[in-house]
Amino acid sequence: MNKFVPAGKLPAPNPIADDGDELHFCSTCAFRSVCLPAGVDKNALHELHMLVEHVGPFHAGDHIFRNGERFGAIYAVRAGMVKTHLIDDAGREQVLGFHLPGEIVGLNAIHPAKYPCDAIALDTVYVCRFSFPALTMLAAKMPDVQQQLFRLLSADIGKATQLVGDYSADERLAAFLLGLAERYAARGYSPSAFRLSMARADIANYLRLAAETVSRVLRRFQDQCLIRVDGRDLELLDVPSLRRLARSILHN
Amino acid sequence: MNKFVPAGKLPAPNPIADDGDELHFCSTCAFRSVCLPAGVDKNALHELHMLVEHVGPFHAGDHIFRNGERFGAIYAVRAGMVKTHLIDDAGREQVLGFHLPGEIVGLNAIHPAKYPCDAIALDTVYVCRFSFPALTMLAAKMPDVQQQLFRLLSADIGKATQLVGDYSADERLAAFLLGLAERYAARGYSPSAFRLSMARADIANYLRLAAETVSRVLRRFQDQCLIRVDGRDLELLDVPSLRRLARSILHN
DNA sequence: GTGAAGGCTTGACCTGGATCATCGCCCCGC
DNA sequence: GCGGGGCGATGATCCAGGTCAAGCCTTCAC
Repeated sequence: MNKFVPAGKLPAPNPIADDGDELHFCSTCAFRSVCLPAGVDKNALHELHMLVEHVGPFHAGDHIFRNGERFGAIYAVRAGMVKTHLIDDAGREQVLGFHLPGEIVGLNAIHPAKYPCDAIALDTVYVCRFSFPALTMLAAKMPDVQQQLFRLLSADIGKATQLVGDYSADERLAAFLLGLAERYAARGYSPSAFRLSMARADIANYLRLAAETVSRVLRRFQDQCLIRVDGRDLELLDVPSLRRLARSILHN
Repeated sequence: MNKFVPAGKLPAPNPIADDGDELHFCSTCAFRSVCLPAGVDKNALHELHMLVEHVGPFHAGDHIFRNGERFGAIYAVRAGMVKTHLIDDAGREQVLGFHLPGEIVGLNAIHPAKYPCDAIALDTVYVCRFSFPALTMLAAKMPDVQQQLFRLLSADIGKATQLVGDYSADERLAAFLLGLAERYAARGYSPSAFRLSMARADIANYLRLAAETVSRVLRRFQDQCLIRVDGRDLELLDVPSLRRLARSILHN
């Protein structure tokens, strides 16, 4: 079922940027604030658009990049959901994150100069590829781009810190669901009903729980009328209560 | 005992950069690669030195910055050890990290534009204060500085990711001790014998364990001749075995 | 010195969530 | 329709590490 794409042989870049969803995507992308605002130097903006390569489609299970590959670019998810993970030498998986449209993947590769994890499509995925050397050159010329890169990197530190901490299964799941809702909302989707593109086991792994625990807690949340679950479709029914549960993780 | 320094009233910057340890410090600082190498544009280098303010001393318990304060600068630890932590609304502490001389604190504040944690001296601490607006302006002119900032930020993402994961108490402690050893080594100190400036409770909190567990594991490590502990003085006796224990966290 | 307080260790016990095992459901190929 | 495989749910059991409770040692104030 997984359409395997060998590392280093990405699907051909699509030179035609306009896939019909261009405008919507760009308006929700992490770079919107540097791409869209009027008043930005036109040449620099042109250059930013020039250095973007549209890549895809990837299908469920395909790798966007692989652990150990030389770092050369960061990716903005354009459509679909991307999971980043790591397989340790004992074969245990370690899910690092899920990335929605508009979010950036690969920032953690700058320092080691190679990708420190795999990025995998969970469904049909399109991405924008930003060559990092080109991006840094542009950043030196365009303060907004530099600033945005610093912000994106800094935000990722905060995000990585989030789940560090000994939180209960309830706290973790509540925070996870609210976090997804908020990110969907920020990208223009419904914040109260969405689809979990990832398997229970992935959620569990990401939250450092057992898959069974995720099942049980979701069940209980449903019994408590906090959510409604139907397979991978999810509806948030009582956001205030969820927020109360997640308070100590989201700290606000 | 804690010499309390009110937030916003830092000890006066020391305009005289040379405190006798200048050369050693700079040669181990996170910015050494942009400060020291010959061939760097002399004016820019001069500017980097110009925008550094030497601040200190701070005494055990003093805050270098506080959660919620407006972000304006990042800090390089010059001497002593700094702890970053967060107090959640339930009053529970959350230790985010320990910072040795040469390491940078405050990078996670760029995005939210305010410090998302407290930075606290664990002993007598001196820091270099880098105004961030000034630093970004310099970075735009000086590619090495920009590059180094990107690397530092990216490295922090990796570091924050490290302890996420359900590792055993043994794995966590082994990785913690080896990590400290490696960082001390990188800064020119002994990698096999050093002092833990932080309390057991801080270590425990950082590793998401109970203080009692830290005590017990350290005791066991000592019984197994992996380390020698005497209060806060520590000696690594069997690095290979520790490395084997920590393998899955350090993944190499 | 003496007392108080904080930090560290150790033992006894408890529990949240992991693990193991089973089962049902749904989707897909044929 | 039938069989198989992957995913999710649920019950039974187990255990790593948390919690509670002393007790000791060091430091510091006076």
